[in-house]
Amino acid sequence: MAPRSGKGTLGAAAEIFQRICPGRLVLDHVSGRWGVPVMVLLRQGPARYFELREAIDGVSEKMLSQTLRALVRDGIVARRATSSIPPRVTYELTELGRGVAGPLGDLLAWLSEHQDELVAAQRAHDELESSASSVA
Amino acid sequence: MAPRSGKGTLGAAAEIFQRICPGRLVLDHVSGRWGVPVMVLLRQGPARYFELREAIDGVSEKMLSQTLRALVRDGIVARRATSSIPPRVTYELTELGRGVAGPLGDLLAWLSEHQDELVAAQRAHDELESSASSVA
DNA sequence: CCGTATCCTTGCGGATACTG
DNA sequence: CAGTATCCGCAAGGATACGG
Repeated sequence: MAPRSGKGTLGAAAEIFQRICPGRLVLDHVSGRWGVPVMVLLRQGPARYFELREAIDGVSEKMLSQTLRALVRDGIVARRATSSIPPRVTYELTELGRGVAGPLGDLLAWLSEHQDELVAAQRAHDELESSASSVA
Repeated sequence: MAPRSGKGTLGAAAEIFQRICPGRLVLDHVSGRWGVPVMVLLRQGPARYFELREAIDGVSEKMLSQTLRALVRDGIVARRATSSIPPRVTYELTELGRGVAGPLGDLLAWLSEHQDELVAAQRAHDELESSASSVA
């Protein structure tokens, strides 16, 4: 079984089965298409708006703003702006943000380490499937 | 930067900035609306189709099947079926699945532990925002 | 530069009906 | 019991244009 705590293995995560729970609120941002790239990028240090836009392939300005605002609202990212012209806005992880970036980074690291197995599993499964149709 | 993986470094996650990468393939399933509940539930042990459907509040049969098939294809979940009537199909985590469930569980646990701070941050932010409009 | 507002397409996801 | 197939609503998300 799970190498974690024996009995309440599920424990703290139990509430995720409800349709709405506080964890969901953030998890939805964390797990959104762009939340992860933004956070990972900001782990390296503060970045300006256009830097994020350039670095994250395929993100639109709308999505970037939206993602940024959500993360700021969650207290995960801090926004610092000069009220002058030209505007200079930098984003960085808050303490809370660095906190979530840890477990998130671990998950990403695991995916990276095991991506070969995952892709292999997919290929194996796909081949089984196509051979299954030729069995008849 | 240090390409070393593990806690605290960006390292291996660099490829997520590309629009498509192997990690994405699974991350998209992991981060989908139903992937997490399914995996968390299966951490407790094997479960049958209808058990999952009952346990996961709000999931439709379509979404459950879809999620399950995706996870099976990823090699994260194993499907075991009796070819008789009535059909009896059980799903369980594979070795790979238990592997990803670890980091994922840690992330969930972190969210659980810090959800108060996150909600507090959201409320603080919302209040700042509403007071800002009344400053004038 | 740093966004926001608008339009429009895409496809996720729910409900239902049907098959093995 | 365990799915699959179909239809459809709706909201996320991309492209573009414009404001501060």
